[in-house]
Amino acid sequence: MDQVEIFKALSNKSRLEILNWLKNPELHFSAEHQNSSGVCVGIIQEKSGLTQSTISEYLTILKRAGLIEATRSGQWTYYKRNEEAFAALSKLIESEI
Amino acid sequence: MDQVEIFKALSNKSRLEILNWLKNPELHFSAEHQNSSGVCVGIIQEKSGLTQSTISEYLTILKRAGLIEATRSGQWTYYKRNEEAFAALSKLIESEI
DNA sequence: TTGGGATATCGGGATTTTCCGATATAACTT
DNA sequence: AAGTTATATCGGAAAATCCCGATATCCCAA
Repeated sequence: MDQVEIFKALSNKSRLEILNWLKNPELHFSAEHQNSSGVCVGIIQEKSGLTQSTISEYLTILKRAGLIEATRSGQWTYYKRNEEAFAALSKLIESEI
Repeated sequence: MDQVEIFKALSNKSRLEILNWLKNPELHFSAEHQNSSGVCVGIIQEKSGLTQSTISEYLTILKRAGLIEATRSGQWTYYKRNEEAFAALSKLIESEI
């Protein structure tokens, strides 16, 4: 758990927005673009207004920080939050940092 | 409470180290360089190994993010943690982000 | 087996961050 | 008033980040 890497991943308005969308995917994305593994990249990109390459990079940053997980299924990659990571981060800030 | 500003402030190893020292100042600094208002800049600088200007800047960044508070006393500025900010951040991550 | 769709990676210009030395300011001392 | 000490601010070189367009890869369908 690299603290600096996590905080850097969170230091961006667009990435915070993505995390917020992924908190309640059914509220923000149509059912056809999500499943139990998460939400596909394309629909996140479309909602964000940023380019495909940027969103792909941002998802990679969030994933490397451990905040989200990826599942490949056919030509799609589905991303969802890793809630354990957020719980751990909350505890870390509460008692360690 | 600007989330991005807070996470940026936390996205640096030296600043995290300072926050850690300020969590238990009596453990990390001699009594003569601290009081109830916190720890003075010079002793933080000395311990960090960074230059005076850098530490002053870093303390300003942490202060602008609301994570620490400054108290001027004579020619010294004492800095201490704002624990309410950390508690609020922990809750924010636990339930909002 | 080839074409198209979804995602990842590459290369880069613009901006921000990192950390420094030099300088300014403010308060204390003599 | 002049010198000293503590801290803040300024200017800048190097590195990192932001976000893009172009290209590569991977998978499916015809």
